[in-house]
Amino acid sequence: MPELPEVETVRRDLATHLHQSRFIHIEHLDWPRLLENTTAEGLFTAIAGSTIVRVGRRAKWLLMFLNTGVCLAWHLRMSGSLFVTSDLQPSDPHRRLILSLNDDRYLVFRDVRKFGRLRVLNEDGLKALESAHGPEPLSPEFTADQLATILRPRSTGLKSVLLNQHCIAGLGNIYVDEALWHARLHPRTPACSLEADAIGRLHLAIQTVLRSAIERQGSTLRDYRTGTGQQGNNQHYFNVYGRQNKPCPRCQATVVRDVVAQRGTHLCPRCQVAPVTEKKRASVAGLKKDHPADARGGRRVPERGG
DNA sequence: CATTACCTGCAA
DNA sequence: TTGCAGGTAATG
Repeated sequence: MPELPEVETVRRDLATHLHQSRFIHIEHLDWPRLLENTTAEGLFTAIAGSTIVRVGRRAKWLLMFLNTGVCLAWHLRMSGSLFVTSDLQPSDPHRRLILSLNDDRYLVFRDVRKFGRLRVLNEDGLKALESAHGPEPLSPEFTADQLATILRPRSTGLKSVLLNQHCIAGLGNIYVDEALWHARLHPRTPACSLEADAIGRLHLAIQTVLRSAIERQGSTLRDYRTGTGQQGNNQHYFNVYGRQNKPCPRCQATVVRDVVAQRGTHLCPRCQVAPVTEKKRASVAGLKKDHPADARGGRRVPERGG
């Protein structure tokens, strides 16, 4: 599920609905491994009687700042969802943790695949979490120049750089594919090879894709829910993600699915021109010396002004 | 860099 | 039955 837009949507909902709420106790806990750096007892000690004074986000971490100075840091990984409700459904085998609140409501953590985690952090833990991530792509500090600085020293493909939380915070498989499509860049393009114009397009694409996804409350493929238990809407607006064998909305060429950086990757082979590797270049030069056109017949124009 | 592990459920 | 899924950490 959750990439930056989904976690940000949950953050906004919980900021509204949990402001100054007080935890009472642990109503339900199965799958104790969800607690990454504490025990059930430690969690109870941290929350009992504590008030949520602020709900924040860093990268894909949702942060609940308590009046005691402790911070609950949630990571939803692939299938987690975190929401507030006043009526608990009697049976849901995927609820991993339920915390009761002072006003007969509950904070529910649901997670089919059990990858999600909860950490109880002090000041030092928060600092460590902060410094473990690259810049927030929607912050004012994230400029095209900063993106250039991130890309310049890296020879690996764009997709792996954009997925790396140490480089840029919050992007995941969906929004990387969508941003690269917007910027007309192939996911295997070496990061250090981008011209200023392409970096500008990528910077704009990242921000545009994330902002519009947040406006639409995130993308629900299966498990993701907002902080009030609703589905997101952004899944209806994908240009390439999950759209293999369908036409590219920009040029009508058929969208393909490939594996890049060990992840399913969706792209338009006409808009997003593949980088020509040395191997391919040699093979093309040797076998097709007198044929000026690319073997794939695609446009070789790497950039187009505007 | 690639592979494997962590988990469950669903579709091919 | 197999492969694949929004993420990440730990291994060669």
